[in-house]
Amino acid sequence: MPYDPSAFPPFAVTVDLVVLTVRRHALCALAVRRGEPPFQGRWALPGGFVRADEDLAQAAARELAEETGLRAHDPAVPVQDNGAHLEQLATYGDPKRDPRMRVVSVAHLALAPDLPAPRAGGDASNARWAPVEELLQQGGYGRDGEPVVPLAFDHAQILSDGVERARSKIEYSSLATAFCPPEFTVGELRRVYEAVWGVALDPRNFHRKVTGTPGFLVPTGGTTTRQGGRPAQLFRAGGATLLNPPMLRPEV
Amino acid sequence: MPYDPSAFPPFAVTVDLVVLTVRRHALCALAVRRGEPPFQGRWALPGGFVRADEDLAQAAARELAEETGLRAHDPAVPVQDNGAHLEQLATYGDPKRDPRMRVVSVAHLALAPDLPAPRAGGDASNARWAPVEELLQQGGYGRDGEPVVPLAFDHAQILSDGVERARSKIEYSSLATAFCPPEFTVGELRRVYEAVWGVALDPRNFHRKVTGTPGFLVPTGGTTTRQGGRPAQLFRAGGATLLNPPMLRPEV
DNA sequence: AGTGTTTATCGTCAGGCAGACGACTATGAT
DNA sequence: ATCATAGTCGTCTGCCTGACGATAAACACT
Repeated sequence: MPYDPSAFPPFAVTVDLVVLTVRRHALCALAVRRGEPPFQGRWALPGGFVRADEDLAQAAARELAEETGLRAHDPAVPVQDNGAHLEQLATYGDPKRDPRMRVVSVAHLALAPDLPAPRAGGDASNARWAPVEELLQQGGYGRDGEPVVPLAFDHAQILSDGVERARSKIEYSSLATAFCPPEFTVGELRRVYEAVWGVALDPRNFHRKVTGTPGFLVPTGGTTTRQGGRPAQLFRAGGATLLNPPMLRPEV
Repeated sequence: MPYDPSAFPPFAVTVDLVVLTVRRHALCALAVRRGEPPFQGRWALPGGFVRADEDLAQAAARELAEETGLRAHDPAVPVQDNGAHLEQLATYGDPKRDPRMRVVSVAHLALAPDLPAPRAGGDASNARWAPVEELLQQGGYGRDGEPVVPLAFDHAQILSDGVERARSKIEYSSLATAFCPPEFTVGELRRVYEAVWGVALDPRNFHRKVTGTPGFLVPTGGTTTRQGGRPAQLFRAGGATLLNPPMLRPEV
């Protein structure tokens, strides 16, 4: 196969972001409203073109910063700053996924603590955190009584894949701590698991499990009562990235 | 961000394949020799351009058929034919990964039984199965005394990621059966795990585990003695894709 | 001050699974 | 016949998990 520069079709390459966070006991994703056709006015995942001199991860980190102000947590830097976790998710390249032209989108998954408020070009009405079930639900009516409009393009598929990745990855990695602030309690971490998996977990067994898994959590010495009740010990994420043995997601 | 068709840089999009098989107790990958610059004469992963009207998975399946004659096993078709398992791996888009132009490569992972002989354009000397440690080793000299030449482009990274994916995925899925012929024995399946993980497994515990995992294996009723020793029961892959509980890879 | 509520944390117990390993079976090779 | 090879069935012990009782330390009432 000789390399004739005119022998291959040109593609547009974009990055799309599945940005997940946990708010009010629910797993939420960042959605932005489209300002132009196609799918004008519909909600979509944030994203944009990859620039000529950019790596894919750089492009994703840039888009993440533009949309949320979050700095991406560089996996090469072991320091746990307040940056978000960012990883490549999958690539979507159906010839008809964008009606205008051939676009290949490299989707990325970002996990962030609750804190940041969305900002899309400074216009808050064009960006929001929405529960993923709401964004993924098909047909019917939302909580506000409005009919549910599906996400633009194939973004429902991308979001679904991102959520599934997050759900499975917190089983065997310490990724759930990416949803937490730098210091957090065991109960806060448990509520992350409960929100992402959509289940209730036994606080006693959960406490035993996470504090007994080497490298998962390191106590900071401090305590907090911000959740009410008895003061809870504060922890930071330990160095371990792979949990052994893994957390077990309850069946069915 | 308005959609100006001239506002984005054009990319070439390719698919690269990590085709793995188990031969002679070793995990092997398909490598092809490059006929043109850059990296002329070096070994590389098979791959090629995505065509204008092709989905990414279609392009990968087409390349796989061209290089090996294997039909891809469509995940939508639950029938277990003798096609290979094929899944998307990751996408590589460093601006400098190809010195000629901006190329984004969507790597795919394929798993195949031992049977097929490589064929790259009918020329056997330009395609071979090589043990992955040999392809990934840096510096030094190979078994033939020749100095080790690394794979072209970033293909060592891609191969490494593909091998890691395979190693982890046979833990919690029935993917290891993709390395086996349609009918196989417990011992043959065990040798797959041993080759992919590079460890020795206890035959008795392995037998208990795989035959006790619901949906993993279904007996065909036949037996074989092709491995020597006492005749072994033959099995086909069961319907289960996710193993619960998973196979456990020995530590360290 | 006492009582209730909330959350955190420690303990106990039974069942299940995994690793280590002994024993037996059924074939082919010498 | 004997050996080598590979497959299959059991046993035992330790660890982990799920279910759940009990205690601890805060706050909000009254």
